[in-house]
Amino acid sequence: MPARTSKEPLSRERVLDAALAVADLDGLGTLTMRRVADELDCEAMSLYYYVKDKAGLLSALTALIVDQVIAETVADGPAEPGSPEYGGASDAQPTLASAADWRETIRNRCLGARRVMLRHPWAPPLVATESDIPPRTMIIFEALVATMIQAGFDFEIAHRAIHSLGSMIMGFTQEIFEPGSPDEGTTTDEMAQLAAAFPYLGAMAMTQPHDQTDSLSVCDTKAEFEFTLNLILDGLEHLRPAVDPHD
Amino acid sequence: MPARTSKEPLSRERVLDAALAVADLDGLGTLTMRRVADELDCEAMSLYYYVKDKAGLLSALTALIVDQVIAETVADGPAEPGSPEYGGASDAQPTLASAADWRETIRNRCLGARRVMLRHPWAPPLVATESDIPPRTMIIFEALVATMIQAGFDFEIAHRAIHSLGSMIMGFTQEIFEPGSPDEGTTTDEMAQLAAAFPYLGAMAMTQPHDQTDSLSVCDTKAEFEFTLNLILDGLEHLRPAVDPHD
DNA sequence: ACCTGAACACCGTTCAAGT
DNA sequence: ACCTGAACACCGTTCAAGT
Repeated sequence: MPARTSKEPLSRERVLDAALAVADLDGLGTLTMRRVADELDCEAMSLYYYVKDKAGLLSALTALIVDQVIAETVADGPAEPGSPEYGGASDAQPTLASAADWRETIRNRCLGARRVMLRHPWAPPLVATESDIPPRTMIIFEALVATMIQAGFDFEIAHRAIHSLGSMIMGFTQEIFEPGSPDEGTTTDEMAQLAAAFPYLGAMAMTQPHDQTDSLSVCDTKAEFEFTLNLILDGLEHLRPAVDPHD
Repeated sequence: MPARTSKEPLSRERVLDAALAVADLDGLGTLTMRRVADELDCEAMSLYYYVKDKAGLLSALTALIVDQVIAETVADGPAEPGSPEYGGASDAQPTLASAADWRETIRNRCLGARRVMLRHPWAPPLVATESDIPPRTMIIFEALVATMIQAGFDFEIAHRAIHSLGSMIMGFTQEIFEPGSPDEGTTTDEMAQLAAAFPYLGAMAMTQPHDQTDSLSVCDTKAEFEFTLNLILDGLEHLRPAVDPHD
């Protein structure tokens, strides 16, 4: 007879879902074993039946993020021959993006990865410090390299593209450039001092349209992400050897 | 009469130096108030005389990192008119990099910032999650915007360049792409399975020269950083309007 | 002014014990 | 098999008290 009658039984999945919910709600800082247990209406020690320890929990969370990235990027990508959506309506060759399509394909995958990071802002710092990267991560890299090789790139550039795009996606987490929002009474005198000390930043703030008038947050994060992404993709395209058109 | 006779007296600077030493030695994970106190041969509560709380300590560490970046990037840059090194030996116009120099100037600054991050690998995740960015950070951005405007860029592109370069520097922390180093007995059979599942990654691993034969760490991090940096700088240069040569 | 002892709430984790 | 109580070492932090 199982313990915990009249309560929904625990499971590894329920534990991980609860941990993810806590992180999404209040960040990694409040993610404690006891807090997760509270969420599940059980004791903290019960979690150790489903995860090795807290590091194991965080590893599992990392794996969840990787799975979400896969779902947002390569899951809806080229279908396997034999699968239902193979030879679907929209495209003639779903398994092989034409060389010209590589840019759009990879661009969409990067935007997909970014969507995941925006849903889980705690993820980039976690994944970055996580030592135990799940093997499934390879699926993402494989798709990226495949697309690039098929588009005519060599392996060296494909390898470097992984690092370029990966570090950009991971780096676009926190908004830099928001040093101490001057909400608590910034006098116009202080503003003038700042403008004198940083004339170029001051001029930039004047030039850019800002949503909140007093803040320096002139940042449209999505536009800035796409700007950098395009910069990298343009640079890669420039390094791409010409490919036989009959390919 | 001061307490702590016969012991070197504490100070905010000593506390911060000790905290930095602990982080450099064993990472942020082991940075506890008690550990820092041990390093200083005092009690944990003594630290609260010099820092508000642990968050305050971490804020101060962030400020130290920012100062190091400033020292490695803009401190040795254009001298102020009137300062001793103004009109020094090497360059005719130290305060105004010529338009053609913008690339090398910014490139060197990015490499300087990266040197700081390599010395303190715990810094990027800390700075990224730090909510209390020190005002001196503006000095770095001001220098970047100044250089770009003087080179003929407009403010919008200068603004986006901050985000492009900043996120790249922050993102190039952790080496992605090292999923579970197969040190503990990877059979050739498993290797073959991996190669079958990830043919492109397998082919890439064959192509690239690897230092350790069994690992996938074909990564020359510095080369990859410079590759991405050049990609971004090339892209920016491409967006730069022509500038009067007499400028 | 500068430092500490005692105390509290909280954390991760083990382990024997319950059902 | 699944869950928990008791216990331990550790953490951040306060506060009254020492010099």
